[in-house]
Amino acid sequence: MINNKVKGNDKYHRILEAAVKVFAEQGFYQSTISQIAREAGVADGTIYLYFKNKDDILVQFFNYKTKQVFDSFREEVDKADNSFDKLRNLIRRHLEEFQNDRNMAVLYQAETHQNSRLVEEQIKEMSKLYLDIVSEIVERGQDEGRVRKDLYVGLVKRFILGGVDEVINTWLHSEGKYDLVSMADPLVDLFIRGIGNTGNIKNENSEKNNL
Amino acid sequence: MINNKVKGNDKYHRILEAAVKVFAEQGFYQSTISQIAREAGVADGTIYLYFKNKDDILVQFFNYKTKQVFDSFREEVDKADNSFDKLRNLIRRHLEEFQNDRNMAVLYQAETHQNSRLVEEQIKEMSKLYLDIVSEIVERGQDEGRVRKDLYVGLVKRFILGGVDEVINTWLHSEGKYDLVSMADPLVDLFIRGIGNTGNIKNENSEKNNL
Amino acid sequence: MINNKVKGNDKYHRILEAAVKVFAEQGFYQSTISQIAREAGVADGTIYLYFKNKDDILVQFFNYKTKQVFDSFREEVDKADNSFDKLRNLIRRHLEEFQNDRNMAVLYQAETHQNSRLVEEQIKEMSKLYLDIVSEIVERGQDEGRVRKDLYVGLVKRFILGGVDEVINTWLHSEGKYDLVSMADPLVDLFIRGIGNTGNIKNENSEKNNL
Amino acid sequence: MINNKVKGNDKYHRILEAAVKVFAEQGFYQSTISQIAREAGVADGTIYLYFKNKDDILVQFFNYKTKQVFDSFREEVDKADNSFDKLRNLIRRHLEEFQNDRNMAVLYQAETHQNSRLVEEQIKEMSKLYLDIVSEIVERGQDEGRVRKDLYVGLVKRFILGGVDEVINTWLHSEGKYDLVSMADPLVDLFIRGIGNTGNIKNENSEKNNL
DNA sequence: CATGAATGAGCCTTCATTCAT
DNA sequence: AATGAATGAAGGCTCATTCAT
Repeated sequence: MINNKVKGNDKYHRILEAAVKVFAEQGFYQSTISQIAREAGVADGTIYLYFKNKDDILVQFFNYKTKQVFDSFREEVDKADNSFDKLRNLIRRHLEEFQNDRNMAVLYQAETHQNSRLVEEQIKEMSKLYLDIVSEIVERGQDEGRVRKDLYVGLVKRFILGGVDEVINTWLHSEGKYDLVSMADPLVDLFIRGIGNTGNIKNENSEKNNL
Repeated sequence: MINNKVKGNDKYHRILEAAVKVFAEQGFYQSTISQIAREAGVADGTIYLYFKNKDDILVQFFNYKTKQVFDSFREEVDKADNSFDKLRNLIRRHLEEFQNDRNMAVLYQAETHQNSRLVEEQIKEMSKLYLDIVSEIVERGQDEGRVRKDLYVGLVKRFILGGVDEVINTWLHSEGKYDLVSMADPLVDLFIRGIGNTGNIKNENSEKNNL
Repeated sequence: MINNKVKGNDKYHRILEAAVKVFAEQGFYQSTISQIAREAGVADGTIYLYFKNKDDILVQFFNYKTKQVFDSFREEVDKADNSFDKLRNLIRRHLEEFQNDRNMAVLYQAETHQNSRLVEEQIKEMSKLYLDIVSEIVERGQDEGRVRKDLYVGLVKRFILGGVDEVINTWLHSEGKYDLVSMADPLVDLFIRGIGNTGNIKNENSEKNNL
Repeated sequence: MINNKVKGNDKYHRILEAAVKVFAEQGFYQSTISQIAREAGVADGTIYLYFKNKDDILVQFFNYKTKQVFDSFREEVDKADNSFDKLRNLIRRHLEEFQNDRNMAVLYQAETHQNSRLVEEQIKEMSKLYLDIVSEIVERGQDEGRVRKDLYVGLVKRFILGGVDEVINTWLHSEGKYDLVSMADPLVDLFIRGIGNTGNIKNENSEKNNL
């Protein structure tokens, strides 16, 4: 009854953006419908024409944003033709998207690290999507001979997602003054080579080409 | 004004534990003072004899827990006498502590990834303490020739903390059925060697034994 | 200002019927303009072209229905030529009308037994009309020698209206599965003879003729 | 969790009385918690220490009042030793109770004649209790030979309850200036003798004896 | 005439905090 | 120190009514 043609509506997105901004600034539970309404320039009641309730705003945001972001990830991954470049592209795009939509970044960080999550489903799905992409890349890398074969992939993907997340989190809490995307290449380097000093460093070249 | 001799009190810790349990289960804002009081077996009003307000419970928890955990970290790091073993010990102990106190783990994850943090100060301090330990280890590793010298240490420490955090987060959301500590060695292996296949895999036999 | 030629309108009556249905099902205050509009197949705003406000729907319903029903009552009473038959006809028609328009019956029962009535005027008028008819019948009965002269007519009419109302109310709350009209004759018998056993029961015949 | 020892509490009854007063004056849905709180001289929130929600106030009122009133009815019925006297006692006490607690009378009238009743259960139970008492009296009357045997008792009891209800309802809407209880005897007379003029008025004596 | 999106006043309910006992 | 009844501010949500189209 609610989402008729509404999604294409200007007001729908205005409210969504306003809500995300307010949520990002104050946290979901500290935010009030009135604040969101004011930010969106509508009346309180108007929000309920587009959203079932307060929770629903968050749910719909994740629904809408997830698709958008993942299409972007997938596109970027497909552009490259070897595993390392795919990984590099994924992570660069990841950082780009989160840098470009800071509010989403904040919400995402908060929600994914909550125990009682309002958007459990979406988070689970997003997380799986992401980890699947990484798994795919890692496995392809193993086929290519670029990635070690003695790896527990279930751990590797978390290791990578964790590194990216933490870099984003740090950026968010540093008032986001520096360029997040510039972290991509050094980070990928760490994922690939680790911190250990092997002595013979030939595999560095691939990265230089991508800068 | 409140914390005179009170901290040694039995009731103080009962409330603290109760609060952490409730917060971990439901989230800070979904938890009520009444629930905490019931869980602790005291009256609502009693809580205000030991804590200034609801926020203060969280603050005091982090104060009290931080020291305890970091002493434990420090002790473990000091036990080892080379950088890699120090890193391994740190991470193993980190996972142990979080596995042993699941409620703390939940709270820690939630609070560190929030934008408007009630315990900003403590979180910042904890984070700094942790990152300092890692920096110290990395730098020592560089001196020892075990760690690459071409690294941006500010990134490396986030890369490591991120990996550990994500592994913990995954464990928390998987209902915590498997043994978190067993992740320590493979994870350290990833930090040290990365995922890249250098061809000559002489270093680090130790990890294979742990898989 | 509104009711110009509007009353002859199809939409006016559609809304009225829809409203009465919704009111009867859920009660006046539990019903919303939206529900009525949906039931009537019009837009919410359209209702305000025909009715001043929500209350006005109820008021206009009683206005319109009262006349209709009372004309019917009067007609039926006039058909008979002695007091007992007039009473019997009145009550039978009363039960018929309420059985045929269950929604009206529900609304009537609810509104007449409310303290703060939205349709005070109409209810008072209806009530008076009804009681006047009964008074008239009773007085005529006294003239005919069929009705006791030692009666307080103000009480008698209530006694009769009350009996009828209660029978209707019971029917309404019993899901209305049985035939309400069949209650008319036994009820009239009770009004006329009471429950007392006089020993010599000659006057029963009148009822038999009417079955 | 709520009704601990609370029912014996002063405040519990103060709120109940206040609520009933407000409900009686304005109707349930027009009444606000704030009005009730003000009338009771407590804070809004206090009401929720004693009642689950607004509806619950009504429910608890009927629970509490029903028992009280019916004990009173039963007691009065048992005092008399023949059916007619029992009926007279019941009705007199009925009118007395409702005259003495006008607010209850208003609520009772409103709720019993509603379609969607908040206190369906209680109303059904009260109604049944009342009708059972009347049935019992009528059947006893038949055994005694005072009451006609050719009666449909299911109708008789409604006929009686309806008459009483209507007399009460009229009294309520007449601002309750006259003495309701004085209606008892004439009403019982009507129930027993009806309005019909049997010609041989010997049976009138029975009433005189009972006055 | 008709629509239905928009409004915002108003109400129920929760819950952190206080304080008399 | 401990209690828990009482408070009342605050917020989510509903819905009668309006008005631009």
